[in-house]
Amino acid sequence: MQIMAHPAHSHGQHHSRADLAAAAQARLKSAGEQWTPLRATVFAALAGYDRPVSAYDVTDAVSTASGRRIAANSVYRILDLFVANNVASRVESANAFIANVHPDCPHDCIFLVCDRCGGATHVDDDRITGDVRSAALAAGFTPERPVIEVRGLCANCA
Amino acid sequence: MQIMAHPAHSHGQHHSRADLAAAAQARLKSAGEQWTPLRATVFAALAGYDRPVSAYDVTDAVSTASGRRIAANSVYRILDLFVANNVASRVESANAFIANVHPDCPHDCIFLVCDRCGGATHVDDDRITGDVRSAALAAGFTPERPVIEVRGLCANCA
DNA sequence: GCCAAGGATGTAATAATGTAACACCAGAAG
DNA sequence: CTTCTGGTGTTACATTATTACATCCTTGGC
Repeated sequence: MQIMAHPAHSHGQHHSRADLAAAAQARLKSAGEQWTPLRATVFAALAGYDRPVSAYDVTDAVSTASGRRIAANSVYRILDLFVANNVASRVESANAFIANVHPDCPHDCIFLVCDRCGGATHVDDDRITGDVRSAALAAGFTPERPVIEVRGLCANCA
Repeated sequence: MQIMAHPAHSHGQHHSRADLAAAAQARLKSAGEQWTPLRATVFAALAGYDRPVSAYDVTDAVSTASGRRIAANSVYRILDLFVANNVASRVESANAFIANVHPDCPHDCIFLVCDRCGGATHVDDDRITGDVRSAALAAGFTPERPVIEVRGLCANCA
């Protein structure tokens, strides 16, 4: 059974950290959402990590960055907004969040989450994710948000 | 793009509730694990639901069934054991557990979880789950436990 | 029988994650 | 100026999960 990477689409370039924020901002704005200072700070904090982080980690980072205590629930509100607008993803198996590398081009992600180091890499394969959605539809289910993650060991930790 | 159900394997019959416990017991025993009264009670409680339930719901059910207070952590220990031995699954996107309908035949599950009623149906499609594992391998990742779930609306709630 | 060893469970405390209710404030709309 | 709305602050709380250690019970060896 040969399985090869299926790029299946060529999405916009991955963004450098700097203009990733700009892309996120554009995405939110075009969805009619505001890009407030707090949201910018939360996004910057999230994008500062290259692995999924808990909402509380983000909360601490944001609190430090802004020099005052930000409440967890404010951060949750914003993270949820980010997830709803494809600017971040929630990694369900880790109860954690990670910035989306290409907010421009909406599609389902596959996350490979290392049980040892906690890192996650994300794989795009629209054929697989499409098949998952199709399987749901075939079962009479209306898919909204596929959650496709693999727990295991990354190349470094294996 | 035609997508059809891919039974891809014919696993043993689904068990009636009664002998599902027997199958679970056999599975654990063959893995060198004990089938204790508490484990039996936890399994019965879990199998008494047709949807994913939280560890605390199970804890309450087990406490009621056994007439004494069982601590959450005892239940977590057992649920984790069940998951590790394919006797139950953890539904990550719901922080919940559900009994495995066919403990005999180990394979990855796809869960369709309704955002409205909280119910979950499980789909077996070894081609899709195999593709997910293969995609991980292709990325240099060693897959241990795929998490494939779809949030959305079930046929009744759509 | 007695004793050690290991596995299972009990107990208590606490950590980590997530949500609800309501107050307040600032900017846009009228 | 008033009103309305969305965003944030504040507090409290609910839910989910783990850690550390004690106890108990079985099993196997002596």
